[in-house]
Amino acid sequence: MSKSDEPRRLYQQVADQIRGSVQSKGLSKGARLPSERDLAQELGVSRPSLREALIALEIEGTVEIRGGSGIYLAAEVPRHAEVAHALGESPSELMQARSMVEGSAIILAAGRMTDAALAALKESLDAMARAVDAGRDPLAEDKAFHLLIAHQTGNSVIAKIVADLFEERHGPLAARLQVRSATSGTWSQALEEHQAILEALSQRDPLQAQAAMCRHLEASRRRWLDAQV
Amino acid sequence: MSKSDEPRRLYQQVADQIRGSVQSKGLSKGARLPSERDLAQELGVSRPSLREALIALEIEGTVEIRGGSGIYLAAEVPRHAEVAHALGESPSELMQARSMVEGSAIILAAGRMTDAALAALKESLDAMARAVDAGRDPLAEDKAFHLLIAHQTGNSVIAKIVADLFEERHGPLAARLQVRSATSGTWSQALEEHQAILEALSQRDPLQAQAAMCRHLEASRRRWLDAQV
DNA sequence: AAGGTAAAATTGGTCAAGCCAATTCATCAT
DNA sequence: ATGATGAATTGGCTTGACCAATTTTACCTT
Repeated sequence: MSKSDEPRRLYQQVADQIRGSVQSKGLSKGARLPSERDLAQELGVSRPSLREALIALEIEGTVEIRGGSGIYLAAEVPRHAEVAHALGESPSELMQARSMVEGSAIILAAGRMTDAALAALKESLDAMARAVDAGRDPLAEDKAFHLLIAHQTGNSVIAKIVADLFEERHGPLAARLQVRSATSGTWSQALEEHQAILEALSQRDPLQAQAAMCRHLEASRRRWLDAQV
Repeated sequence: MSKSDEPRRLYQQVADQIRGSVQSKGLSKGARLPSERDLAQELGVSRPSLREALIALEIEGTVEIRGGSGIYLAAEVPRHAEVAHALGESPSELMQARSMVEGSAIILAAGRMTDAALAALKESLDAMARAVDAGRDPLAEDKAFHLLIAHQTGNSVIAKIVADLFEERHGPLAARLQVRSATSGTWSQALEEHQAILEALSQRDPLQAQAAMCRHLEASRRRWLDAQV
């Protein structure tokens, strides 16, 4: 689910416009928006539709509606860079989710890391290095590395989440954006980051491992996004 | 405890009724609800109002609306593999995963929590209290609470993970063991834990919120396991 | 009888106009 | 000034209608 739906529901579009408008006009917390009637006319939609958008924004926590009084901004609206996300997934969201999940998982894993598991990770890393050298796309090896760590949590549910999130990158979500630069340069950089992760895990240092993992995923996100125009 | 409030917005009441009705009738995932027109008449409200309730339920993840077709209980694609069920997946693992994911998510959410979002959470909590008082199983309200928090991260991927993990509890894994754990006693305890979470969120205290969430999920796990002897 | 296609019925999507109730605000009497 | 009062404003909700997508039905072709 969730790709570029052409005709999104009207209330979502309207909610988007309101978010954008609010942000571009630099309205701050507590500011009062125009009345429902005015907003509806301004955005060129009917009042019921405008109303549906407001309910969405209210649930979302962007807006507060006081009956008989008016519509007020709840608090700071400025989301970082993801203005265009609304209800749709985005690569940034995906990578943020991975960072959160894998960043937590690796802490668990670090505490349970066995020598055998470390050896397996090392082997996986070597395989990835060979793939890069051979000019092959080390995607499978990349996945294996992340899954091995996830499995070390000893929790199959977590492992499944990590696997699903990894797959998501190749699902319908990014299908259209898949202009990826599979240059050996980006892969060798990813390889180095994996090495840093393994290093931290070898020392059974959970925090350092987490930091390394998050750095890796962040860099990965950047590589992914920069690859497309 | 029946501290009901005075004038709740209509769409919230309607959403409540739908949640309750759906659950008391034992409708399962993917089930199709009556048409908007029928539902509206059945509940004694106008179609626009019914519509607003549906939007709330849609955002909440309870319902999926397919234009021209109908209103369906959110089924969602069963991900890639239910296979993980067979091997070693246990309630403990599930709850550990939830603790990890939701424990991280709530930190994100705490930093973005608006007054309106807090109000929505409060509303959800009240709805849950009413359900408990009425002797109904407040499962839908429980889910709504967790999803609202997840939604507050602003990351739809994270929201989806939380929703999936929540649903997992009712998969084939625990289907037959779910008999006795639904006493009003255990639910009112869960309610208190939710209250603690909301309290921490009100104070925008990420760490305390995380602690409260993890305590809740841990207690939830214990209740779940103890119920099936 | 089987299959496919077009029309009809169903359903969500949206709009228009209006009435009610709560809130706000200007006005006026004190 | 001050406080009460009534008009304007604003959200809350309803009725009724039309459009577009989907689903179902009926009919025609093979």
